[in-house]
Amino acid sequence: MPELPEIETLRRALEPLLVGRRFETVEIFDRRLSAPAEPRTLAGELSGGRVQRVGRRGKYLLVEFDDERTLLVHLRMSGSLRHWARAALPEDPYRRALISLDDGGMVGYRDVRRFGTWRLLGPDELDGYLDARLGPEPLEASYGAAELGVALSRRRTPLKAAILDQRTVAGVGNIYADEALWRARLHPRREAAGLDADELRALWRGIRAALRRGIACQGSTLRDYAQPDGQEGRMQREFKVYGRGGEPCERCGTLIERSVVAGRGTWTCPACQQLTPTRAPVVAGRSRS
DNA sequence: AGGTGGACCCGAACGC
DNA sequence: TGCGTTCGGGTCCACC
Repeated sequence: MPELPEIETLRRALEPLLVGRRFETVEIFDRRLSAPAEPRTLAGELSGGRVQRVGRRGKYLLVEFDDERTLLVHLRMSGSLRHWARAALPEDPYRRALISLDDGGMVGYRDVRRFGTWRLLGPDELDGYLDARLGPEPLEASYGAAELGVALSRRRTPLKAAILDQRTVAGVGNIYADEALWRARLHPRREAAGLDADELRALWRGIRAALRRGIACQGSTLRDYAQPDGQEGRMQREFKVYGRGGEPCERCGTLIERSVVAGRGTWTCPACQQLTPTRAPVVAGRSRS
């Protein structure tokens, strides 16, 4: 499940491989990938383009060409990109596209479930397309808890559903939502607009910490995601709750539980993340300020 | 209008 | 063992 950390890892790896390179030929084998454009049309439009920059916005990888057009690649669930320096690429029944570069390198796009999308936009279309779908970048230095608070205000949906909404904050998916909520000690079913200032700040910190950790580990490999050289991420070893049902919470030892929130598998520590927090025990002789 | 649930897809995991 | 069924995940879209 590629989310922001996986896409950012991919971006960093592809940048030195693609910047300055020209797409010599492009083949697209799956019409779903290019839709609504025809595979042949998109492939033709991409052929000959020279890459100026490799960017990222939320879970979109942005390949910017020197004529200002941008290819938006969304891996959805099972997409991945591989690079080979020499054209000795292995057979792959799930390869959906293939790019040959002007230095002899090849880039293959693989997607078992065929949810991924490639879309080529002009400079006049790009910002509108992204801004209609995505909220702020959570790792930007300018991103603060107040901005998160505005996005959550007046929303009566469960907190986790709000975080998964890409317009609330860009790039957080099911894995990092659970990790962020555990870090913030917040129950995923809390009403999104119902957080106090301390809780909001904890959530803001939790989201950023979980994403940063993911990037530091070069993402998480569960089934399909891998880096362009085929190397797997390491973040899955560091999950605090995701997929860890029945294992002890590292903070308190309580067993992690699985439930369904917003239609998604959801893992929480039932002690650390309570829907109606029990009052902190009063210590005899003094009260908390 | 915001929230919810189904559709898309297909391998893996599960149940009998 | 082998078969059929269910599940999951991000996003869009129809529906309430």
